[in-house]
Amino acid sequence: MEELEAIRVQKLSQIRELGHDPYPTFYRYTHSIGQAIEDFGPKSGEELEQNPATVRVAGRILAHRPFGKAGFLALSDGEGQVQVYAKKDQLPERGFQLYQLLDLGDFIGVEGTLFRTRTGELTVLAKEITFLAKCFLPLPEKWHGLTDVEIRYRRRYVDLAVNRDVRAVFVKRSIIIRELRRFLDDRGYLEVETPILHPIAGGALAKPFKTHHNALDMNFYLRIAPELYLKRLIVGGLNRVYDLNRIFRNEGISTRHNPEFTMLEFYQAYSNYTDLMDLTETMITGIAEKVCGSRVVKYDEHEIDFNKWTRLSMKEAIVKFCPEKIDEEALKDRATVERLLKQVHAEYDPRMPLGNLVGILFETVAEDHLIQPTLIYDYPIELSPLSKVKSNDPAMVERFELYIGAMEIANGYSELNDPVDQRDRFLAQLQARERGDEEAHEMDEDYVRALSYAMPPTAGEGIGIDRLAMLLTNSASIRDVILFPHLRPE
RNA sequence: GGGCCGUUAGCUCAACUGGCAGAGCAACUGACUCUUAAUCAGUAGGUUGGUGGUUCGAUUCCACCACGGCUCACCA
Repeated sequence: MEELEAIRVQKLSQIRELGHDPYPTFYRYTHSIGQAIEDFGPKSGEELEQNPATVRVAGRILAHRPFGKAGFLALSDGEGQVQVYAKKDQLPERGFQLYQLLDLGDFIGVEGTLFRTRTGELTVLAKEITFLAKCFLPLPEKWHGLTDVEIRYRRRYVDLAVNRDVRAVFVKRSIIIRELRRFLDDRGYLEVETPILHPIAGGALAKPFKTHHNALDMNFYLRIAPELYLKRLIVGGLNRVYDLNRIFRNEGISTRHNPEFTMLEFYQAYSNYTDLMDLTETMITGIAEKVCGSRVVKYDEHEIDFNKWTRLSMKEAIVKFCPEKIDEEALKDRATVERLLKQVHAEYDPRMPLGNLVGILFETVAEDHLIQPTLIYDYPIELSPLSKVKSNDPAMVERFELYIGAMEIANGYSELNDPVDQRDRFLAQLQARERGDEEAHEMDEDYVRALSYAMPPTAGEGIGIDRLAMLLTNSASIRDVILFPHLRPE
């Protein structure tokens, strides 16, 4: 509100009149608040009294308990929080006058000695206060804090400043990304950067964002996947590559979807999808352990146990979770599959090929049950235009997806490297496009040409970082693991 | 995009079947030199998301709009 703001503007000019720089350029602290607590937290009150320690710390004032000619401040630098005791007879006159003009949210630097209060709390007895920045807008209330999700997303800076657990989520997210990089780097992978502006939106089945480059006068798509570029690098002899960056898909927003999201894609030559399933188990279990300190992780009402991995073929999963007793052979019969779809009230387009229908049946009957880490493998060829066909079943491809907490976390396969087959698959996708499937793949002639120079047998995988972060931070919505989720203008 | 729910002071929330819009915290004034949701006394703060309608009277009922949440569709 303007009135509250005006009072604080007025206080800043009073601070200036006292001779304090209202916007100094630096503050040399001796300890981060976390460091001060680490160094002096173990010391008793007597020890601190015998060997007085002087520190300079800086941060934002989050609480204030005044007592006339003295008062306590809670000072936070985001990482840590410490109490400051401002006492009139310990401060220069100008310093105490400054203290009296401080508000919640202001940044200050404090030089002082550490002691323990009567209740034992480690506290900085202020000998000098340096003004660093004024907070003109009132912070949320100390007890209930900021809970309105709309304001939390729109003003993430406030959310982060007052909600410690929000900060913890994003610290964890950062650790996930760092550890994934470390995992791949340790195994000889090369991190590469591939284009985000794509002339053809390829590598996945999704609707792209469109944009335009003026100088070239051509349309581009924001990438829906880096896949086809990464495999071109495999053709070129970069045998292990990964790209960990943003992906854009012009689709609905939900608790599990954001129009831009982060994906790790990695490719490994001379390997197949079984190798990657093994790698995925090791990788994800290791990350969970590093980030959460345990292989058992709470998610919603579940305990996800990374000691217990399951592998099921897609057909096995359907048979296991389908309400009607069926066998895998039945899934080769279109009439049976359609009957089962109707039975579970699934919506489908009767013009779709059998493979798509099996995919829908899987999603309808099985997905919700895949809480514990589960690798679903062997997918219908129609759903997978870039995967290698299974040698003993031409209707299926060597592909797997990782499900945890009923969420699709990863997707990998043995890469199709037969250029003739790849061209035919693209042509089949073009037909699907003509039937009105906007997400069907476009023809990519250069990619077919790259394969025509020969690509070694290769396996590749994509991991949705945001969903992995949701899982490991026990977040119900993807917006809680994205710092600035997209919202309509206020 | 469809369905359901929500929007009241800076923040967190009240206000019965329509009858003068309230509390706590934050703010301001005063008291208080070991508090930690500090305490005590006092003050101020609102076009109840917006626009219309019904009514003597609307935060409350109705319509439309805006923004958000959940959910379905689609995907990772």
